[in-house]
Amino acid sequence: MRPYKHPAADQFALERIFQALSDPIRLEIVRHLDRVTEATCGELDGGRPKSSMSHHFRILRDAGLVHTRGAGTVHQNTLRRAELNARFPGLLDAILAQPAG
Amino acid sequence: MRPYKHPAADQFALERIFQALSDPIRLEIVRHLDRVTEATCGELDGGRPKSSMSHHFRILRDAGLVHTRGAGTVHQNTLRRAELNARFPGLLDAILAQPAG
DNA sequence: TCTTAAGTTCGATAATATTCGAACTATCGA
DNA sequence: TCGATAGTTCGAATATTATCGAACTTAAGA
Repeated sequence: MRPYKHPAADQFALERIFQALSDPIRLEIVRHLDRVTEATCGELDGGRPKSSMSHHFRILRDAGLVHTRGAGTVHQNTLRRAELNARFPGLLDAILAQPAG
Repeated sequence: MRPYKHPAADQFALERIFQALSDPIRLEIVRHLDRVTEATCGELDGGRPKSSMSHHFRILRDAGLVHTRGAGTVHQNTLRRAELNARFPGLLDAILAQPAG
């Protein structure tokens, strides 16, 4: 399992983050990760095919929202909370304060 | 000039807002409106065709970000600051705190 | 009333994104 | 070493968005 490419915090772009969050599936993933400290891709697929989920996770990674770490045969995902808060103070809180509707 | 349809604050959807802000032109419009209290469409076109700009303004309106008011032969646009702050506290500040890059 | 200016609406075309099956890689356990 | 499991990558089909010219509408001013 080769390591994922995660952008450095100073390469985060607001537009890319918004683009990532404009999809309901991805927004739901982010909300879920906010509640659970970490989760595997499989825990978050909602019955969707793995290739679709892999696509969504890649977009979340590329935007800098999510960090994925291989742990054995599983991949653990976490929100990049600290870096996001440092780079865009208040943004994550404003997003996650919302109920899931 | 028939009145525009602006969504009520309780109909704002985070995903729609993100989708609206994921385009660099629209993000720039919002940033500009943050600085100038109000502006016409023409002031913000950056040389682009009117039909393209009209499209972008409609998306910003539909998302609830921008209010457009006909004033004579011109259309004045404003950020829906108060309503956005009430509905998504901190979101607008977090976005606009960012430098334009 | 004629003209001009500001936007909108309507197509059509081009560019992006999403979805998902199939084949592939890596890791664990038996 | 042989599955089995978790995800990735590829490719193709579909759907959504963006762009822009042309025709239209409204309001203001000469």
